Amino acid sequence: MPERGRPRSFDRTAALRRAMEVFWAKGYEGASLSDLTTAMGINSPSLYAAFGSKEALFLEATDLYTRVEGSDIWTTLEEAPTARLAIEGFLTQTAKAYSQTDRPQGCLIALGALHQDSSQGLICYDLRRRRAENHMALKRRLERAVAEGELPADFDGQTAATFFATVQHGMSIQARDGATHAALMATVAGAMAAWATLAGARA
Amino acid sequence: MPERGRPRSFDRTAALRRAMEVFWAKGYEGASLSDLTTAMGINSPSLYAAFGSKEALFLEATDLYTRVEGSDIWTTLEEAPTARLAIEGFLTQTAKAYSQTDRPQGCLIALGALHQDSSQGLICYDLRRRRAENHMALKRRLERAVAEGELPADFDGQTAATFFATVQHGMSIQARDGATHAALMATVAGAMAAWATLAGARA
DNA sequence: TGAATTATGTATCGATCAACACAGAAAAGG
DNA sequence: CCTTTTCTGTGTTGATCGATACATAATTCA
Repeated sequence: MPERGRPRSFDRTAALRRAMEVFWAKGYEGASLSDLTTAMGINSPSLYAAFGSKEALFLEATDLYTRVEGSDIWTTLEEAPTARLAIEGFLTQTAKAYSQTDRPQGCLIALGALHQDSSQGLICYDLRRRRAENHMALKRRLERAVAEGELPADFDGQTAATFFATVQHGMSIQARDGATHAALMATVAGAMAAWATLAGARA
Repeated sequence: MPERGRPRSFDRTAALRRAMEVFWAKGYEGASLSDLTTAMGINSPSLYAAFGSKEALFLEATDLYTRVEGSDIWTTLEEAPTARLAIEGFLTQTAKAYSQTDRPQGCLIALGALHQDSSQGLICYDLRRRRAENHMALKRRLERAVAEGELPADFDGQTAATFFATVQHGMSIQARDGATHAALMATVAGAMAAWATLAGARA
């Protein structure tokens, strides 16, 4: 491997984590190079040498976010024994994660770049792709429960997945408005109140 | 009134509407003075003379948005004969408004400035206040139904209002992702599926 | 040791940001 | 008419944006 030349004097992963927090708090456009380099403790040439560009840094940061911060939420969805517990756990984990006070509130994937800036469509596209993946994960989990006979055959997994994904997105905005964990759990309660109707629906 | 001096050569209200559309599509930070003056058909000195600053222009634009674009949604909420129809109409009008293809998707109030930029806390604060007002309007409508005996006395208007407001916020992000009217209505169906449980809940 | 390679710090690039100075133009009051 | 008032277009302000040039420092390879 390329171990020649002067070694890097900072921890690349730690710096990436700091960048992730800045993007998380301020969004892609709102995070300036000055914000980033200050938080990362490096100068801009080091940032560009290590990550390439602000765009590439953001893409790496969102990848780290997905792996680290989103892990609990999505493993809960997959591993819960029933579809109902999967959705309830998914939403409960979301409420917990979004209301942590030692980090930015809400979700980087949901809030990072909502306005498609003309020049930087790539960032917007990448976040959309990630949101679409999350929607598909919900749909797959629900349709698995249909296939296993846990849910009725006419259960509309697409509609339900859209509904629960939308609730989660709304919780990001709610969290940004300073909602407490209890307030987020009120939304979870509302969403789960739909379960009985959705799971028992007949065509 | 001050009718002395050279008269304004552009329609102030029409220009404000153009500015609203730019802010709606790009957000507060994403909308540059160049974007605004181009869309409004004026030069920056005229903008500053007529509106004061970018901040003041945004505040006027959100006010116009609330009065014009939000009107249908909130009058439906107030005037529907039952609480259930009020919520259903509120969400249905939202789905219709957010998926119009001849204007930006989603809601200016929800998406206009989610990242609290250090210098411009005023914009963020104003949008938050408007979102809080919307939440209170929902809560008031539901509690009115409780007072009128339409809903059970132990109906939790606060929780339900939080839930439906959050669903609406999520629909803004969903709409920004290109969701069709039908997809938004799937979310409405999910949210209304919660109604039976919420309205019939016993402590 | 010396050549090659890579990272760092300083200093800066052109572009764009929000905002405004200034002079000329268009109206009303006298 | 002339003065006052207000608006418009040109041009520009200092600040900040993302991104680099360049010289130097620190390491490996020969």
